[in-house]
Amino acid sequence: MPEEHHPDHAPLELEHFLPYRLSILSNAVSQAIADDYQRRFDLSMTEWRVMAVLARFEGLSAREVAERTLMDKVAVSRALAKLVESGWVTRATHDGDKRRSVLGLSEAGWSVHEVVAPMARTHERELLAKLDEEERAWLARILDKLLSGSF
Amino acid sequence: MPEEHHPDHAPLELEHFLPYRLSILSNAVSQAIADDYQRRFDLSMTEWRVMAVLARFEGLSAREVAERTLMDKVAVSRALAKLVESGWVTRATHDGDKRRSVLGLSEAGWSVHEVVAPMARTHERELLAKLDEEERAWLARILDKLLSGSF
DNA sequence: TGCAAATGGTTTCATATGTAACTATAACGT
DNA sequence: ACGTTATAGTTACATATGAAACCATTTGCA
Repeated sequence: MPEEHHPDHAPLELEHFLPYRLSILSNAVSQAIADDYQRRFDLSMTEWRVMAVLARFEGLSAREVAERTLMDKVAVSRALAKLVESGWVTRATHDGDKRRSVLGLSEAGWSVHEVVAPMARTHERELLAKLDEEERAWLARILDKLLSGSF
Repeated sequence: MPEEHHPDHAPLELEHFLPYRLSILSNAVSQAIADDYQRRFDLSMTEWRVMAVLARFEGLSAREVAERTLMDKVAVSRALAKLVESGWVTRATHDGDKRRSVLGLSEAGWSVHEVVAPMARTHERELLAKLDEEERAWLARILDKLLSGSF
């Protein structure tokens, strides 16, 4: 009997259960990065994600930020409130549609970005350093597939 | 110039940033599963993880549950309060150490487990169905490496 | 036009989560 | 034995998060 057969109702072995493993890994990695910029800038993960997307796409509305970050609009609204308050994000009203905001990084926001982006990349590099070139390529391909469709 | 060079401070492209991709994938997967058993049993993810580990290891203490699930002791304490209240987990006091509890699934708890464990496995299978055999093998190997050490 | 429905965004409320303080018991060193 | 320190677990408080209600504006259409 070369293989073990687990009946469907057998106790779940969390440490071999893919969703659990993904969750542990993802939380550990994200938390390590977040701790880093939290300490330096009192910036939450959601706030940083908003800044990252505004660094790439100047002039987005809050809804567009929500789409790009896959966050819900309430989370974005709150993050923006804090970022505008901190002076890192500028908010104006859209010409011709007074409902929409027009968002962007301020000078101060850009200088925060210039510190945090490299920090984030460094963490990513450290993680990827555990893999060899071939594994990195497979991982990219596998994540593409797993993320395709639903998201 | 065959390759693009991203200066370290260039805007971060979230959709290519490994920690972000892991987070999106992990949250989507875990949430899909959790929604499922939440609806049927009003069971949170932390509560289910506690039940899963008690299904495998009868008689653990709360601290041991926390170790095995990588949850902190407060989260475990709260999950247990609700699970004992629901009648799915039994709690006794350890002979010879009145601080420790001795935990296990009740009959009702086992029957919940018998429904939820297959649900969880089904979600895992659906996720893995997006990959071929070779990719699944690489994924397992890569996660082993990424999770090794720190966790 | 003008009114119903949709959209962008904020606020409210209820729940979840993390940190630190706390209680009870046990272990350790003298 | 006895006081100090450590451990198991819970409670309290402060903050984070999500769902639904809400306000303002705009769009669609009779």
